[in-house]
Amino acid sequence: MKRIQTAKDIAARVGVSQAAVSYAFSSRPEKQALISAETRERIFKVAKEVGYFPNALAQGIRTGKTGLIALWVPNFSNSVYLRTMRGTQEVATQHGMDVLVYGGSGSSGMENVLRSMGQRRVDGAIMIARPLEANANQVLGQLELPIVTVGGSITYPNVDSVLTRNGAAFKQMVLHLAAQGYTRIGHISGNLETATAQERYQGYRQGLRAAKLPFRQAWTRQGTYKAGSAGALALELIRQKNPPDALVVANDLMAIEALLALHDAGYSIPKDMAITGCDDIPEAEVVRPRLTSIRRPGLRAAHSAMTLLLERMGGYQGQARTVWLDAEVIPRESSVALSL
Amino acid sequence: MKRIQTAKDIAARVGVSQAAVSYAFSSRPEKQALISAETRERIFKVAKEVGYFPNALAQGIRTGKTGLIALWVPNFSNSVYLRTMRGTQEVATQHGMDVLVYGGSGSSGMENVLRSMGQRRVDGAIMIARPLEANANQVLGQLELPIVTVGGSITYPNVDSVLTRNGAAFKQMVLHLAAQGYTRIGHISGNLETATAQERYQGYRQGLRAAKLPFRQAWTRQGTYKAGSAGALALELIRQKNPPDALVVANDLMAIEALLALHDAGYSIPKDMAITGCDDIPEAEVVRPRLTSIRRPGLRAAHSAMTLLLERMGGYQGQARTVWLDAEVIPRESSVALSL
DNA sequence: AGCGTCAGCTTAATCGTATAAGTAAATTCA
DNA sequence: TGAATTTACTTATACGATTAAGCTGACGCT
Repeated sequence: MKRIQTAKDIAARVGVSQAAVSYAFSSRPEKQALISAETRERIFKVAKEVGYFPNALAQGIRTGKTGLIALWVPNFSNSVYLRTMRGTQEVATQHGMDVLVYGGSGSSGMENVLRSMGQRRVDGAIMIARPLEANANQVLGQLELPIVTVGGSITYPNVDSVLTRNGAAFKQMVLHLAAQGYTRIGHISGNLETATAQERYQGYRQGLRAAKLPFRQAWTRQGTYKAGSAGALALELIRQKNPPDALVVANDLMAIEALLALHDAGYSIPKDMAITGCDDIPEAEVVRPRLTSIRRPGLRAAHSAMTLLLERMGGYQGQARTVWLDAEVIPRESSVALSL
Repeated sequence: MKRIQTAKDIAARVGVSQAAVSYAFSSRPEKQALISAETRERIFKVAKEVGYFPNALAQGIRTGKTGLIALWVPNFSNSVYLRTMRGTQEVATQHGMDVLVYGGSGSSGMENVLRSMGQRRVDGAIMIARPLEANANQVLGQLELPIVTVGGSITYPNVDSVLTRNGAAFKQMVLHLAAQGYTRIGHISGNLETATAQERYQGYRQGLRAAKLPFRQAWTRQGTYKAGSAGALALELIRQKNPPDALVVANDLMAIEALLALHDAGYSIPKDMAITGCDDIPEAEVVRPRLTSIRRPGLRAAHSAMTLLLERMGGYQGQARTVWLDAEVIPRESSVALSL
């Protein structure tokens, strides 16, 4: 059983001191310069032969930096988070850092996650935004860890955030529908106790005002963001005496349910009712008619988040900052112009 | 700026030695017993106040175990891998380990990934199977790291694998179609130079033999697994003089393309042609008609992989083992019985 | 020749923990 | 009662790196 090699082993083989090996592998030019080019060559040659690279744990313990980024994802099953995960991973790799993924929630779970981030001495954390439990917040304080939240609408003191102008996007969506000739535009919201659902709802209302279209309570329903009920709500809406002719739904999951429920009930989309969603999940391209949606800038968000994080890790101590990104309406068949 | 607390700080506050703190936090009962219950109480009390937990880096460097599992995913955009990621994360968490995700490929990329896994002294690695480059294989040897590959059909010496009986599932799929009354069953394969595409193709052939149905070269086409061409291939197949009445496609991505292309060209599914896929991606439930597919046991695969890995990490030194899991046909509307 | 400078090393301290070995007091036992 | 054992610690070393400080020989300069 071949033991894992250390700097001391390499040093012995090359005939130099352990410190020389360390200097040779140093990433800082001023330290590297302390070793002659040819000695470094010899060190690298032997290192390559035996597959040596400096132990990151030992490095971390000395330097206080681990090169680790924690990424917390509320829910692995949801492909919405995939883009952010990918972006984080990419940018982290570009900066020579590695990503530790945490998932799952629950109060005790969250506390364990934060403890683990602390014990592992991660250099920073990116959290896909979610309301945190009170005790979690306290643990966060003790960690004094650079943190950036992404994609939510919740802010914390001293925690940078990358947010999406979802409200503005929903306003744009209503204007898009208005431009296509729809005039009686309804809404299925998420749970209105959450900030994101409120934001989208307000954007919808603003859109109506901007387009000078009427708002009717009867054209709106409150959903849950999750799968299960949106189909029934859509049928309720279309079966009333004076139904809406378009439906802005708070996310794609619900929008697709609504679309399929209407389709399966024999209605024609968008002729009987246009439908739009939000998140631009892969399924949106596959349903017929294709679902008009809102694309949130997952990759760009991850990039911004990493930039903020790297600045904090670089010693920036200022107040919490917020970066706003625009979301984009992706028009598809479920909202094409009415051929009057 | 509150400095991060160490065992020494806690010890000083409590009035004991640093070793006492270490023993108090030890996970091994025989070490814990070295400290009286009341002293441990006092230590924990102070630790909680200041938010102390032992530094995982220092622990790792002393014990040689990091509690880190590396997870390599070829492609973050593909939701097929999501189930395996989630499973790995869950089981790892259950065992008190954390997951380091690596992505991206390319020869130099792969070498960096393996180097990083080595430097970080991960305890084991799970790799969603992919052919590895030759040099990567060499680096793997140098690391002497417990590794398990998942979901591929490639095996390496001394590397455990969790594989799926895809061939058998494709055979079952043909039998399912036969049972529904289809008799002229065609196939769109993946790139037949890959082992998985071969396996699926062979399963399809075996299914035909088992069902005593004819095989015709003219009913088969070779695709690429990726998006882009399967739609055209499906149209080619259906437009010939004596077309197949059912089409077993090598994965859902291509199957959905085929289904949509036929649908958009005015054909009716499954009346004009039944279509089936493989992977059971979320989109399969959303297309109309819903796509019959094959569900690969992503979560169970992750569990098996972690079990194998934990055994290796526990010191098992035996030969490479292989765990075979069954995939399951999920019948949906795209292959319902012909109403003759 | 004598002295300072510098390149190119080595030596040694340090990071935060685990743990073997040592020690003093309390307890057990013959 | 005195020796042996046990309990509950402390002391000291090691893990594998970084890095400040010390050392040596070669070189340049006057």
